[in-house]
Amino acid sequence: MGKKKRAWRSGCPLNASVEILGDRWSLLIIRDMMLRGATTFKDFLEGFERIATNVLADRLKRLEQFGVIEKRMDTRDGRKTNYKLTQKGIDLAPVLTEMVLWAAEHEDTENPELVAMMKKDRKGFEAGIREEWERGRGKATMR
Amino acid sequence: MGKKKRAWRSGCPLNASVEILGDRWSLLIIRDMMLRGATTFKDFLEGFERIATNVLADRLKRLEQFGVIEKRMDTRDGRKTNYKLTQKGIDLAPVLTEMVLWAAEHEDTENPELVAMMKKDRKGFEAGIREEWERGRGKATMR
DNA sequence: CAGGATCCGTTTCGATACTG
DNA sequence: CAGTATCGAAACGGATCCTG
Repeated sequence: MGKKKRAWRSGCPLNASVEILGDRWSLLIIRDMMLRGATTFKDFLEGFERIATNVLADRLKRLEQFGVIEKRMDTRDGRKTNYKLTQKGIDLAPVLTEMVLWAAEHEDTENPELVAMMKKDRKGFEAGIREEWERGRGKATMR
Repeated sequence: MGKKKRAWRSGCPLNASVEILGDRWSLLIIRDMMLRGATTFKDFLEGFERIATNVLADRLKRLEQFGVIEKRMDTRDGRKTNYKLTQKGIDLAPVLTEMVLWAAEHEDTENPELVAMMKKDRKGFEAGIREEWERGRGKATMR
């Protein structure tokens, strides 16, 4: 079938971001990796209010294709797969921070501790995420 | 606990942002208002690669309901309606900037002048947007 | 003509059942 | 555990039509 690709990426660089992140789940997946250290399919399923398994599988595949995350088989347990943020993925931390701060300013939101931490020491907060990521396997629950 | 069908807004404040902005068009509409001074239905139609009119109408309605934009009738020309960013809307400028910079860093993007300007003087860039917006408040058209 | 609303075929989503 | 398969529901895109 003729798959006519739309010219999403033309014009402003924002288009690329929207193409990659412009849906209901992608950013939430990335958030769960950054803040909760989610790495497995099951982690994500439990983290959300029921994302459908097929949609999750599709989003993970997409994010991998875009180079935002990478997939690795667990060397010990073949049943487990580990999803990890790439450099490109971890670089989304500032985007996430801005979105959270915006929502906190203008919407009724939960988790005021997280927001307070971001506001108080934003750079430190982002540095912490990056550090955690560099340690690789860290499963710290920052939430 | 009474679990709603989709508790989008529970948990991290990011959920609210994703609910409001997590689709293919909303952020692009906001970008066109910020960067191009788009205010009319027609402006948006021309700005994109053919967004369907029903989808555009729906997104404008949604954004208005969320308080991100507001709709006003043109006092001079009754045929025209003007869409303007609210304070809440203009406060999205940092989110936009981060997304553009992220894409510029990791994707092939166009409009390097814009990116360069953002990088060089980010705060100034955002201040310029805000200033433009304040000048446009109350006026019928911005350009 | 500007700003939509309506109809309609196509695509994607969401929920659940099922499988390696 | 980590996904597919399936199917009805919702959203999308395009064209057209309507209204002031």
